Amino acid sequence: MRCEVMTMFHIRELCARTGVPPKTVRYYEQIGLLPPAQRAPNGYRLYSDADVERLQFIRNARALDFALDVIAEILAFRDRGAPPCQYVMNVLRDRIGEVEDRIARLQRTKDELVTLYDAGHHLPEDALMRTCVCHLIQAGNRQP
Amino acid sequence: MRCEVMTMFHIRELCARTGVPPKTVRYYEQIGLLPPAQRAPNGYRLYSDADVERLQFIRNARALDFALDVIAEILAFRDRGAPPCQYVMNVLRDRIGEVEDRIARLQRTKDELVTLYDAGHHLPEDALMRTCVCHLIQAGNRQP
DNA sequence: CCTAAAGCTTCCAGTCACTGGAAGGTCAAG
DNA sequence: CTTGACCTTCCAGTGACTGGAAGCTTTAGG
Repeated sequence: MRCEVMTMFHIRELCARTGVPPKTVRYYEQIGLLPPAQRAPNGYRLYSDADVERLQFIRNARALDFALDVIAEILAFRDRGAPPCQYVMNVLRDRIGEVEDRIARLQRTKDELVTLYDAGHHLPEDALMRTCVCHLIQAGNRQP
Repeated sequence: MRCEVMTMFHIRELCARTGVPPKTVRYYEQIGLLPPAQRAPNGYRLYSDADVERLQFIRNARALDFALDVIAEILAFRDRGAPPCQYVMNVLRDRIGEVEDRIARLQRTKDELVTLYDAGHHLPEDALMRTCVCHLIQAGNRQP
């Protein structure tokens, strides 16, 4: 049962087109990231291509690890018809810095994990009880 | 109150020695990661060097991004007097893999962010409204 | 002695971005 | 007519804390 003029579809179809789970779509509506959906007489949510576009934008921004409130800000610009570009560029700059930091920290963490793992392999079996890897963690893995 | 002349101290001191905030210490006790602390007659928590050691272990493991339930497992081994080494080694191996994955994903994310940022800088100012960075996000930046 | 402050206690609620599940309505197929 | 897959709402939980209120205790100063 589809309207011929304006092609509307159910949440299932929206999700199929965007790869976002239904639960998440309803959640986005609940927090105001998506506007309240139109409803069919039976209460089912109805969506259009515009909704697909908006949700795709959200999904792509999330894939770039943008926080939902940041995405909401950007969408608010768009909804006002204003160019959010300067804002978005600032967000991009900040995010790049943050992601670089996280990569650097994860890299240090990985190095420490590998160090511990190798140390564990060099421990004699009969010393495992005393010279346990745990004690290496215990001793502290100095962070520069 | 005469007792063993064991040097006990308040939560403040424990936190000063480990760098863990008081809130977090109480939280760890609440979820059973730390045993219920001894109490002074006035109800204040009392700690000993053993607690400092345990909390330091937790802090170091957290610095390696171990989940609290994993840390709890390791501590349970220790509390039983069993060598948790094999278990810990397995955890280490798994964690190394996970961290590598996260680094790789973050690296891809960063590359995409930088691509978008550069694209934004190459846009002519008067085209910002139409050819907005947002449209680049909109168009989809995924190509795995 | 009184007061102010800092520090301790408990408990409740909020964070972030969902996710799971229960209870119940709707719809197409067999 | 029943089955099963959808849809709806609402409530609760995740991880690892963190903030804040309300109410003790202790300590320093006037």
